[in-house]
Amino acid sequence: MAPDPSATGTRMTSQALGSDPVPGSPRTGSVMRDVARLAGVSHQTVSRVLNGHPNVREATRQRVLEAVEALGYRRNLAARALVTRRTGTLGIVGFETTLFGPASVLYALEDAARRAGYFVSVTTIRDLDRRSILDALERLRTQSVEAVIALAHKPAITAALAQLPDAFPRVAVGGSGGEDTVSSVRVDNVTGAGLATRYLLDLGHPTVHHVAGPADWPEARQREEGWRATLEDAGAMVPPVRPHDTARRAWGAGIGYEEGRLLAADPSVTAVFCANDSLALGVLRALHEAGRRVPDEVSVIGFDDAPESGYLIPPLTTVRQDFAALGQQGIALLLDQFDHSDRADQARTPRQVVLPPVLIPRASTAPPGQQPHA
Amino acid sequence: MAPDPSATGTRMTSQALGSDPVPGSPRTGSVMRDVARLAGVSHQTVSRVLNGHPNVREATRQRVLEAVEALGYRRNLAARALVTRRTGTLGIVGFETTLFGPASVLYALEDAARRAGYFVSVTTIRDLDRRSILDALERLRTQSVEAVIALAHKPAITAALAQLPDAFPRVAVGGSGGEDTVSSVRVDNVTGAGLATRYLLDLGHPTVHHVAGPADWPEARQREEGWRATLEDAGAMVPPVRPHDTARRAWGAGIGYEEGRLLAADPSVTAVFCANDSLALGVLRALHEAGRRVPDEVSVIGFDDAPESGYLIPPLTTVRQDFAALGQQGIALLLDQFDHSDRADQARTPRQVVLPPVLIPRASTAPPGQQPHA
DNA sequence: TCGTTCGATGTGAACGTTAACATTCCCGTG
DNA sequence: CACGGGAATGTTAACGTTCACATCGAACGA
Repeated sequence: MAPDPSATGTRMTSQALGSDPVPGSPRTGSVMRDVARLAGVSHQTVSRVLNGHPNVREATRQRVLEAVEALGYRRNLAARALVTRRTGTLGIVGFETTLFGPASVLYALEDAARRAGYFVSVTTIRDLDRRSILDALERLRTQSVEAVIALAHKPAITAALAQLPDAFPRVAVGGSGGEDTVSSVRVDNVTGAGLATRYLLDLGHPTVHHVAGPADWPEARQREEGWRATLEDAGAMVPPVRPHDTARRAWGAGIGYEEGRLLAADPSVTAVFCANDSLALGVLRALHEAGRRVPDEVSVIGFDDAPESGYLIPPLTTVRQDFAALGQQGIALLLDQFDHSDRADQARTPRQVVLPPVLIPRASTAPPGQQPHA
Repeated sequence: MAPDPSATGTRMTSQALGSDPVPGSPRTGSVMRDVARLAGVSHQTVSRVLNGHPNVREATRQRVLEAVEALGYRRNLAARALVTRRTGTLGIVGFETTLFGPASVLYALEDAARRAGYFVSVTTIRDLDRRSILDALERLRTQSVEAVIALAHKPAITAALAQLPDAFPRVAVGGSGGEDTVSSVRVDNVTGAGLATRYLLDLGHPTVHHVAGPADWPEARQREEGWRATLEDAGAMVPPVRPHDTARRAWGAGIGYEEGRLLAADPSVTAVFCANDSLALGVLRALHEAGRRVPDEVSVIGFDDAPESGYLIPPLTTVRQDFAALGQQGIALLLDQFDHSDRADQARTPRQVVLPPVLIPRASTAPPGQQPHA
C-alpha cells in the first residue's frame, strides 16, 4: 500500500484520505431531509429542533424527534463543521504519556473536555526536534481543532505553542511556566521542593542531598531550585548535584539506583530529596543493598505520589501533585479564552495558574540517627 | 440492514457546537480557489496536485505547490470529509488509562495510527454501566470515525463493540478475547501465568500461591486459570484464592499488601504468583514487614514488567507483556479490515491475534529454603 | 493527411448542514 | 376591519472539497 503519494515535505501529507488505500464506505444511513420527510416538515425545521432553537411548536418538535429516533438519524459533523466553521474538537499534544504523571493529566484533560462538550483529538510527540513538534501542531490544525492543549514538559513545546497565530486558543499544561507568552497551568515545583526540603531540615537533618531529574525538563530544574533555595535560606550546606542528560530514562528508577549507590557510599548522607518517586524508588533499593536503613540512617523523599509509593519499602514520603486538577484547570483556562475571544482586549493576555503541591509524610523519613522501630 | 444499538437518550446531546456558548471564528485563511487563482489554474487542478493525481504537468504542479506555500494554504478536512465520506479518523475507547499497561497501549495505538496516516480521537470510559459505554461509542460515531479500537479489558466493552453495525470496522485490544465476534489482539495470559508458575515449580517449590486481580477482568481470570492449570498438571496442591470484587484499586498495591499479610502469616507459603506487578509490590512490602525474606524464604513473581519492577527490593521476576506490540497489532488488524471491506466474503470473520508473554527472571525468585546471599 | 486516443485541464454538480431571508398565519390593536 | 408584528415554518444559498464529465491539444498510427 502506498504510504504517501503527495510531494512536498510534511505539509500536505496525504492522510488516510489518500484515494488509493482504503475503500470503505460508511453507508451513511439517513440525512436530514429523510427525517424531514418522515416528520412532514422541512429540513430546516429538523435543524432547528436538533439545535434547540426556540421557535418550534412543541407538537412539531415531538414529531421530528420521533422521526429522528425511528431512522436512527445522526447529524453529519463534517457538513456541520463546514458551514459553522466549528468542529467542536480540541487538540491535545501528548508527551511521554506512558509516565504516570502525563498519563493522569491526559486522562483528566479528556474528561474535562468531554464534560465541556468537546471532542478530543490526540497526537503524541516522540522526538523533541523542532520538526516533529511542529508536525504535531500541523496535524492538529489540519483537523481544524478549535484549540490546542499541550503537555508542555519541555520548553520547545511551549515555544512552539507560542508561535501559533495570535487568535488561536492554546494552553500549556505542566512543565515550564516561565513563558509569559502562553496561558499555562502547572504545579508549583519550587514550593513543592521547598516543602520536602524544609520537612527534612525540620526533622533535624544538617542538610539534604538531591537526586535531580533530567536537566532539560523545567520541572526538574525548578525542583532543584526549590531545594537549593531552601537549603540556602536555612544556611545549610548545598551538596553537589549530578546532572543527567535527557537520556530516555532520566526520570526512571535506573538513574535513581545509580545515584543511590553513590549516596549510599557517602556516610555523611542522611537525607535525600528525589525529583520524583521513580528516582526515589531506585535510591531506596540502592540504600537497601548497601545496608543503609531507611529511614533510620537515611531519609528519602520523592515527588508525585504515584499510586504505588505508599507501598514501597518503606512507604515513601513524597510531594503530591494533583494531576487531575492540572487537566481540569487546563480546560477551564481554554474555555475562558473562548469566552473572551470576541473582546480581544485582554483576552490575549496569557493567564498562569499555579497549583499548590502537598507534602504526604510517610515512613521513609525520620530524624537523623534514629533507632529502628519496626 | 444495520441494526442500531442506540435506542436510549443521550442521542443528540448538543456538542460544543451548540449555538450559544462559544463565539470564536477561526478566520479561515485561504481556500482552494485562492490557490488556483494565484497559480493560474482551476481549483480542480489544485485538488489534483494535492491529492497526487498522475495527470498533472510537472510545471503546473510546481506552480500550484508554490501558491500553496505562499498562501499557507491548508485543506479543509470537513469539506473533504463531506464529499469523500471519509474522515481519516480512528476512534479509540480508553479505559483505566492511567494504569501503566493501558497507557502504554494507548500510546502505541496513537503512534501506529499516525504512521498509517490516521487521526485519532480518544474518549475514555469512566463507569462501566452499559450506558456510558454506549455513550462513548455514540460520541465516536457522531464524529464519523472510520473505525473503533477499544481497550477492551472488560467484557462489557467487547460486547458493546460486537453490537456495532456489521460493516463497521472494529478491534478489541487487550482483555478478554473469548469473544469470537470481534477481531482482537491480546496477550496470552494463560500461557504467561503458566510460565511463571512452572518457573517456580521448577525451582523446587512444592506449590505456588496466587494473588488474583479483580475477578471481573478476564485478564485476571485467565492468569488465575493458567496458574491453576499448571499446578494441576504438575500434580501440585492448588491453594485457595481470595477473590476481589472490582473495587477501584483491585489491581493496586494496596490489595497486594493486604493479601501479602495473610500469606506472610502462613509459614507454608514459599512462592507467590501475583496477577500484576503492583500487587507483587504490595506483597513484597507485606513480606518484608513480616520479616519473611524474599527470595530466601518466599519467592514472588509478578506480571507486566512495569518500568520500576527491576528496581524493587528485591528486583521483581515478572512476565513481560509487549504493550507496544499490542497497539501496533491492533492497528494492523484494523487496516486489514479496511483492505478487505470490499470483498465482504471473509472480511467479516473476526481475527484473533495472541501475543506471547516472556518471563523475565530477576532476584525475587529462588529455590525454596535458600540461604541469604546478599 | 486525417481521424483516434490519451494527457492535461476546466466546468458543473454534488456532499449535508446551517444562515439568511421569505412566507404564512394568527393575534391584538387602533 | 385593516394593519403591524411576531411566532412558526419554508426556500434558497452558501460552506470548500472531490467526482463525473466535457473540452482542448498534441502525438500517433494508418
